[in-house]
Amino acid sequence: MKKGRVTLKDIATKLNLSPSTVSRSLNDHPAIGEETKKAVKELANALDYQPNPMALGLLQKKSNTIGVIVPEITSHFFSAIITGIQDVIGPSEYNIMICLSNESYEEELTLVKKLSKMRVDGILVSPSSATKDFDHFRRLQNNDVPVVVFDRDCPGLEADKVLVDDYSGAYQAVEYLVRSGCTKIAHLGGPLNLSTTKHRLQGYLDALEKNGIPKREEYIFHVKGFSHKDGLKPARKLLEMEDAPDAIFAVNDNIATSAIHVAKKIGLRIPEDISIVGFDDEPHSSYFSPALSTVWQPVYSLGMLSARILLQRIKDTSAKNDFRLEVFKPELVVRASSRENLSDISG
Amino acid sequence: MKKGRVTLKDIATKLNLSPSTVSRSLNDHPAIGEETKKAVKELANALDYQPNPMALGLLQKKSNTIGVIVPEITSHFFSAIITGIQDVIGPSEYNIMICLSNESYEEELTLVKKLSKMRVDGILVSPSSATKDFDHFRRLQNNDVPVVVFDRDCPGLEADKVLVDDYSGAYQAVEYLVRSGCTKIAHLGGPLNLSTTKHRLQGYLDALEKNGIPKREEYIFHVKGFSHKDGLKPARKLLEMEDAPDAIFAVNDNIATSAIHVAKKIGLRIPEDISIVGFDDEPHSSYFSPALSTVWQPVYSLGMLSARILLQRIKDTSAKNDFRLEVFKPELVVRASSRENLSDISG
DNA sequence: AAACTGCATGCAAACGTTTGCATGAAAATT
DNA sequence: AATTTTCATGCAAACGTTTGCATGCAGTTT
Repeated sequence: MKKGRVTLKDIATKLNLSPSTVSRSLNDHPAIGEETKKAVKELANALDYQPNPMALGLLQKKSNTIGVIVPEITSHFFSAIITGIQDVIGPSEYNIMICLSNESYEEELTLVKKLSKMRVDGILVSPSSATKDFDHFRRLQNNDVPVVVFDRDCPGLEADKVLVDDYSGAYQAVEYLVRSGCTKIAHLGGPLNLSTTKHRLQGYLDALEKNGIPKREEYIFHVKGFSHKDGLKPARKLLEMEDAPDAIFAVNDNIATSAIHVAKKIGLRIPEDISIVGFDDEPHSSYFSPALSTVWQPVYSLGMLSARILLQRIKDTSAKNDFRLEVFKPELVVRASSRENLSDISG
Repeated sequence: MKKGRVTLKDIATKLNLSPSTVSRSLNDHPAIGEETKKAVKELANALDYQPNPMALGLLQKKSNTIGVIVPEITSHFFSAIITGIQDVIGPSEYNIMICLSNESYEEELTLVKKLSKMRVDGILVSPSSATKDFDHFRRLQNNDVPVVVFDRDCPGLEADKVLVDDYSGAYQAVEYLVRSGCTKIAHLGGPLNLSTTKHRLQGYLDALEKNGIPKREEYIFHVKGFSHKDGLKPARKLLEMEDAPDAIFAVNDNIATSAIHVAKKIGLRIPEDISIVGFDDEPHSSYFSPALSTVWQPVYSLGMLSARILLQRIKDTSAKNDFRLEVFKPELVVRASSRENLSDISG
């Protein structure tokens, strides 16, 4: 009795109709009589009929699924973006398939293959920190699968992009540090080939230069990951230098947290001896002591907009060439981990 | 030319074979000649043939997809579980569809319908805090979709379950507080109808009773959510009482963090004036000051095991009735937010 | 009465696979 | 030489939909 789900044919048989009539009834086709429609709809409801998406997908050559590739989801940053994506896609007709590349190019490649095989109708992607080549995304595009890149740029790839102005965020942070009287400002940067960390580094460098502070190579570190432990050793090296910095701009809140941790351990007062600024504004950052000064990014909106753009791109398969580029502005949030006594440098 | 993907038929035509022969060749059917096999496989490789999963799914009445329903993913807890799930399912033949219920029963219901419609082959679920009735999961089971419940129990539902011994974790934490000399131990608990928070509450109560400390109703709060801000007001109420507690056991690290925040603001010293213990051991918890004492849970393993059990259940459709119940032991991690001078209470 | 217009419905093909059964040819047995 | 066996391959149905076209039947027009 309960073998398999109820199909169009089942309904057809019970009503002495053909499957096509049942199909048309459910789709409100004008050529079907009102009574028939009503009868069909009622029975379909009673039997809890649910169209088989695979049959549909086979016929229409689409899966009604969109793929999302992110490096990881344990950080608040990506999980909040995904929440934004979900909130847009969820109510639509599409399903989401979330995939983690674990910051590995090979895994990313595998995932793209898997999603392509699945015939996803579109892809949202933030590339891994190991990805330097974007041909796998181009192959998707050649198969008419639209690609939207978010947060981490893929330079040279022609696609819709939703990014954050990391340069501006870093510039704001460092300029603030300068105005608060810091002169020896270090940078705990991230992996080298990510657009985001590159731009943060550049924002740091330009803010220094603009304010007449010479760049010091020994003040710049390229941390290899984004988690707390990745920041500990570099922070220690930095703070135990002879001529230690009086401020640190970190590539994210985790690394900034490591720096705070090390600074405290060494016996430095924050922010009197050293100012520390992070990036991301994770929810717990304001609960640290001292509360972390950081750069806020509109993560949820970023996820939502990316999803909306993809949805629109899927609907409107024309307009092949004019890709959208959306750049969100981040914002400095000053808390207790950085000095407050601003000098006027407008002159 | 590039219309649609390459199909079995395409390969068949090019090789002057029938689709069935091509299919059998690719599946290493013994009845196919070696040369034919080789020729087919080579061409399939050259054309980058990828079988259409929808055609397959239609035929075999399965989607090769498993659904995951979680209340949210912005906390480290669930995102780490999902990472564990991914690491098990990823290499398998199955795809994962992650869905967020946002702690809402209605959304959970919608998601179950959606996944059922998709013909997922199995479901991993941690119910929302608003869910009291589990018939929607039973309906899945009746459609031969195996369900594995993780972390948050569904009392009365017969299914495989992978849980954490929250009772033990809470008991450990509170007993530790007692042994360290605290006598006025409060509890910032969570929403009332979750198995996890209920068990943590019970562990708290039993640890008190066992140690001869009378329960004080005014020391017990039921916080409505799990985020920082949900804990602020209750923490303030607690700490500004006339007879304020000398220890707080919080339902999770976020709430514990709020308590620390409030305590500091009021001017209390931690742990001299008040000990605070959390639950979850989030990655940043050891970087707070004072570093948070908390109860660690094997989240990643929990995700992995849940996924493994589901996979096995899908493979082995027999053995309907003997469901597995796996309970992980959590572990108290003592850091700086709780007193250390343990007295011997063994006598 | 014959032809025509609507209208409601059914037929059959298609989407890309898999698989039981039939077919055909060559090789091995009688 | 006739039969059986073996081996390699093809045919066709099935999975659950949608959709262009054909069909049939009523009512309306000539």
